[in-house]
Amino acid sequence: MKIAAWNVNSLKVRLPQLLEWLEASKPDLVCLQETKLEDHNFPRQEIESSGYQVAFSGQKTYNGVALLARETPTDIVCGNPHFPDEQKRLIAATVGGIRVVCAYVPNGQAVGSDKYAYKLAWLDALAPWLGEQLASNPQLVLAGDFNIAPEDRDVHNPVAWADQILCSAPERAAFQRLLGLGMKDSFRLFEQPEKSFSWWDYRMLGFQKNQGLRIDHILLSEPLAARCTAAAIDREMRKRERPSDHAPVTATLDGKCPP
DNA sequence: ATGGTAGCCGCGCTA
Repeated sequence: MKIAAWNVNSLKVRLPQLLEWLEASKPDLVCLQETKLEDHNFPRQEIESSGYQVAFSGQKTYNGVALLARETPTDIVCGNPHFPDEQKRLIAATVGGIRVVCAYVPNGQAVGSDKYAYKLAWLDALAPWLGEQLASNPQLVLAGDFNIAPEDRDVHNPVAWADQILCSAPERAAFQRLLGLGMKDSFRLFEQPEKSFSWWDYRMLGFQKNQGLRIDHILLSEPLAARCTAAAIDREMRKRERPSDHAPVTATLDGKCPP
């Protein structure tokens, strides 16, 4: 079973690339962020024709999340019940016995800003809700754009980024708190190339110079981490013309169900 | 030196 997360930065613009990528990569479960579409404009037909069922929660211009799955998603929940939020950043569903949470964590703009406070509050509310999800289904995935580079090795220039947005200690502490619930960063279950990143700024030739950060993650609960056989970042889509600024990230689980 | 690009909607905001 292959799980993926991809911030597409406008599903309208990236739909042709998404359909190509689904065909080529054959993921079983996909978490999309920044769809930037109202629900009545969601390209349901096109995606269903590619063999996926969908659940989505979107809005105009900003944010928006979606789940794509080979099997039928059930028990769909939009948003965190403990954190009333106009912004469409969270959708959860159960797929083949696995509980999946697709998240688009706020960017935070700048340390100390109002948006930074909102980001930390959003993350503060995420942890207890995730704990509840974990208690009701121990097979849990949390995947998406976390807008957090967990460690210095996830940053192209840790000195320049020290204490900056995406790297500050409170953001990293919030990430560690999620791990503290028993979630594992699937990417770090395996040996990985140095300077592995998932996002590169469109400006200043960021991708060409590999000046990126690893801010997109797939976290797995322990029973799923035990089944994880591979994790990777698919840089190929970032090389395309008119790419998203994020690359898809993937985690593969073996077929066996835990006892 | 506070730049640059992309997507959105509309001439600014967010990332």
